[in-house]
Amino acid sequence: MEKAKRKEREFNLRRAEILENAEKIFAAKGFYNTTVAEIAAASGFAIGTLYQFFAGKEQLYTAMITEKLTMMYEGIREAVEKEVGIFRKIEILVVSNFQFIENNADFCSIFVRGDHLSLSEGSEALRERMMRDYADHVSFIEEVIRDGIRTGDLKKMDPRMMAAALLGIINSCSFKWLTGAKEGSLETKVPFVLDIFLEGVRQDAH
Amino acid sequence: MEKAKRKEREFNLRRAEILENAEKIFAAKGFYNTTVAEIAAASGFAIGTLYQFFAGKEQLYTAMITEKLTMMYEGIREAVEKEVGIFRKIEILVVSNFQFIENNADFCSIFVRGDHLSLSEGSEALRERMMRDYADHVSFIEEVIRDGIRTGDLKKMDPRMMAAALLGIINSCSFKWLTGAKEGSLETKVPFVLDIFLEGVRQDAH
DNA sequence: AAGCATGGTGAACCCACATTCATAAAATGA
DNA sequence: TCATTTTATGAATGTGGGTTCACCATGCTT
Repeated sequence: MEKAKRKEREFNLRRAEILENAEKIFAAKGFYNTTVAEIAAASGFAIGTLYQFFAGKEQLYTAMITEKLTMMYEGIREAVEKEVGIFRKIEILVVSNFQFIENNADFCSIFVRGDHLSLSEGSEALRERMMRDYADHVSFIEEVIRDGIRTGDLKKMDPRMMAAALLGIINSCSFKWLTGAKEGSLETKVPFVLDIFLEGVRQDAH
Repeated sequence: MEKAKRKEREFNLRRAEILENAEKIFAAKGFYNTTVAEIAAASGFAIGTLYQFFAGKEQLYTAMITEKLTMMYEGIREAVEKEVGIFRKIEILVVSNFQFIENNADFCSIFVRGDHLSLSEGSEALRERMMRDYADHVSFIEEVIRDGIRTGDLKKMDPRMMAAALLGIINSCSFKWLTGAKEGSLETKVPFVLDIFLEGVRQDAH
């Protein structure tokens, strides 16, 4: 009896499809200016049907965000862990981060809009979840950096600050790209990011 | 006849008072979860009275944000312009930025929430205004950095990227402080920020 | 003091949605 | 094919909260 299996597969496919369509609309108009009716129309379902997949608008939104963010963090982590050597790891961190942003510009522009954090009281579950995931990600980078310090490749500074700084540079460039013309590839910025982070901007006296 | 003058002063005082109270509530609950009635109650006016000062909830919000941001940018600019020498300028930039954040933690947490960018279609005036102001600020820093390159104190890199990187580091630290325990002064981080930005994190071979 | 004007008030209005649920359609299986 | 369960539908419902406006109150002028 394969029925249950097939049912479930179909359910998940439809769910994913809704999520995908919702993502585009949320990205374009923000959470509060997107109606459930729009999402339903975009995914070819009736309004009521959405409620078979998600308990409500906010749950749909939350699912969309957390699932995709998890994807991103996991992707970056895997890529970094594959590499050997602190400098390679840092490079791959930047590269894979930029790649995700380029490949998911719509999704990322939700964060440029920024309404992910302005949900109602009830759902600050999402805020907390995201904060935790972000903190975990910082910790991961911190650990990588700590290794670099141990091997003597990096300066002995507060590794958490260093991780924050690196992410700050990455985010700042991503923001610039997302809000700008999006022309050219973000990846061309990798050398700049690495150079600034590793060597700083001061000209050596000669 | 000083009546008109006094009236205007009073009008502006009340307006400012409303803005101040609104700021606290918006910071705590976000735009969409704050009601006009709450703001009215907090500032001791009736609901209808608010509409004599602001055309609507969104206009009130917009005024609050833009006026305070302008203050911040102007404050930083002035402080930096007073200084002489690229390294002093950069240091003061970081310091005055951190100072503003410490002194206006409530206000800044609005940006951590992030709903400033999720207003309705009509009011993407605010979004544009903020983007422009931010871009202007980046340009200002870029100019400072360009000078530093001209004098040979800084490396010959894309000054816009360098400005973005510096702001990224500053923002990242600010974010960490705002979302964290807010314990200790942000200003203690100034040396770290300067060191990372100017010298990078790589340990010199010796 | 008696009009006149300006500012203040908040209950009532109104509308935009999220959510529901009675009904219809489709799928299942005997 | 028909009975039954499962899934889809979207009009109707309910609510929250921004905005309005008819009505006071306070001050100003004559």
